[in-house]
Amino acid sequence: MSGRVSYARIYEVVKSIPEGRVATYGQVAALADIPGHARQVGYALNALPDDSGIPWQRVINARGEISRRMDPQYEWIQKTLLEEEGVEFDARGRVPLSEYRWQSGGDGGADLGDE
DNA sequence: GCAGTGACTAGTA
DNA sequence: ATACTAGCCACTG
Repeated sequence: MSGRVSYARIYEVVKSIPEGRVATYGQVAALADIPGHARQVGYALNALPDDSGIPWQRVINARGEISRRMDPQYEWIQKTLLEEEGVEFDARGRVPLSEYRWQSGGDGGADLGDE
């Protein structure tokens, strides 16, 4: 593969994000078995074609807002797509991570009850 | 192999 | 609360 990081693994994690939920780059990286490589996650999504079927719009930065891309128009696209899924933005145009942050695992949330 | 770049994050002022 | 800095590491030329 082109790089050491398995892009497929990143895409798998992003695809597993349930609708109406969002995850941070750092969270996706950790779930992709590459903790700390949040930047690489964004890079992988950048190489992702629009028709890949990957819900890249569900990935946002740790602040809960949409990261700036080369083309600012994508900001609006991502925001619209999330709203279509039921994600609500606050007056600041940010997503309340405490409410929409995806809890990995579906593990039944054994202990993620809290935050 | 070096330099520049970037859809990040955490820390500091 | 915002603004700036440094660290991070993989991809491209």
